[in-house]
Amino acid sequence: MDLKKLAQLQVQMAKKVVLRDGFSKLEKIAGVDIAYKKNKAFAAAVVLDFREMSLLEVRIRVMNVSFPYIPGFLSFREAEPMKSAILSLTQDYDVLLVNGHGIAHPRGLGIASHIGVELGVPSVGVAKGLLCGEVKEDSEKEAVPVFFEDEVVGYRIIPGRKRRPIYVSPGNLVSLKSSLEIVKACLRRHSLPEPLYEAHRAAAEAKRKCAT
DNA sequence: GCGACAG
DNA sequence: ATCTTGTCGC
Repeated sequence: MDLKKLAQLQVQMAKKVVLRDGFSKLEKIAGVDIAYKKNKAFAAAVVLDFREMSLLEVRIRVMNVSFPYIPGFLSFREAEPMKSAILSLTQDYDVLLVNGHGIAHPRGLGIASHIGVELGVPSVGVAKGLLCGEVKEDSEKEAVPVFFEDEVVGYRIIPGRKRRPIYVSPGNLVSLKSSLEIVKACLRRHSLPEPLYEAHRAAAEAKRKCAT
């Protein structure tokens, strides 16, 4: 693997990211996550009713991965399994939530943006930790901006008292403001927005039920 | 060189 | 992410 080339690819692909809302309605929202058993990836894609946050569909795809986890290059390990699970959905959806960063990335192309550009779909990234950037405030406010190279690239949200912080950033075809509002609207009884909580749970269950 | 570092 | 039991808390 040539990280220099892959980094250049990310820089080129980042130019295709659109930070304006590319969806006309928001009735159904999808989520995608992966669980691992050695080098076997269990990718789960789900679709929920946006208003009710109720589960409409769950799809699982299992495939072997060879690329290692390298901070800043997560897409080259997880994008294919995730895309495969997403493309297996029969339900349509308006926005996709991805476990990982969107534009809050060293080269502006986290996995949510990578997948959003490749599939040409509106996407938002949600991560449990920062890859780059910083929060310039220390308040306990529910949502504060994340800065990277003097630009706001996303937000840190604290989903309520006694809950873990999450970092939100636009993937593709979603504005900075919308990425924040969409994720906040998906928060219910967990630190993660419902679509990602369900995808995470489904992926873990698939791994657990796997014979091998 | 040192520390940071999504899943 | 994964390796792992019980345990503290809502």
